[in-house]
Amino acid sequence: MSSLCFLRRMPKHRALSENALQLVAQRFAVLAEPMRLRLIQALFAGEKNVSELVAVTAGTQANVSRHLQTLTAAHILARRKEGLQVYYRISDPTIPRLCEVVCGAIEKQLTRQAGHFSVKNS
Amino acid sequence: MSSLCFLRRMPKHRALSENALQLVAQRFAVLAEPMRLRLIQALFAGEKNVSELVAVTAGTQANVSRHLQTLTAAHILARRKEGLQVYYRISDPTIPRLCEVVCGAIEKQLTRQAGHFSVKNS
DNA sequence: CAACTATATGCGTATATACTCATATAAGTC
DNA sequence: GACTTATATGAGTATATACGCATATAGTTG
Repeated sequence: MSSLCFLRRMPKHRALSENALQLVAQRFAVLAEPMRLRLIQALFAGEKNVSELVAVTAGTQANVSRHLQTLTAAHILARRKEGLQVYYRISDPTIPRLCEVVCGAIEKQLTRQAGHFSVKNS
Repeated sequence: MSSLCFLRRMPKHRALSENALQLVAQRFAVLAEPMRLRLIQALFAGEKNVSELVAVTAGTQANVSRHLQTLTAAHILARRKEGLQVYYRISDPTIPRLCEVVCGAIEKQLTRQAGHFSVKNS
């Protein structure tokens, strides 16, 4: 319920929050792979099983499965078994906002950079 | 000004946005190092020069400098030279929000996990 | 210019991890 | 049980990168 960010509180002791920094870094690291972002992107449209995700992302089954494990371990996705298939879905409601914020920042950067080249819209 | 996220638009062609995914992943990767998060955290309080940052983060000068280059290249920080010193500051206004969102998500996760152990507040 | 200080960078090493291939597990059908 | 399909995982390899050490660059002072 608290909206406090323990990255920013912490009066004097920096060492104490080293743990928290690790966790934050880990979370960013999970999101720092294009393939995992593709999976997340695909799941924005709703729950999908592994085969569907393999098809959509054009990756190998082994690799997709591994990335799904990583995302699930980070509590970003959740699993649901239904017979032979396993369905994955986004379980962390902050993920869409996170993507929006990052995409917005990148867009602004690119727009600014584009300006430096007096770009024409192709 | 646009609030559109090109991660989510794009009708059928997935390949076209592969570029965008790379950029987003790179940005997350920059934020995926505890040392860089420490630097960002230190700069929340305001502009600091390299020596100050070395002192605050307890890192080596070489390492701090390198991370500052990385963050600057990603347009997250900006540099300002003043005599011999170089002052760094946070130049991307989305960074605080980003940290808040991630910290919030982690807090919620930890709280939930803590519940599983019927935790007592120490 | 010489000496000094603050910051940046080249290079080597260690570590992490993404990927592939092969194989294991799990669950359904005959 | 034998066979098939969907998903997960062990092992090996290649690549990226964080760090330390030494040194280079930039700017200041004498």
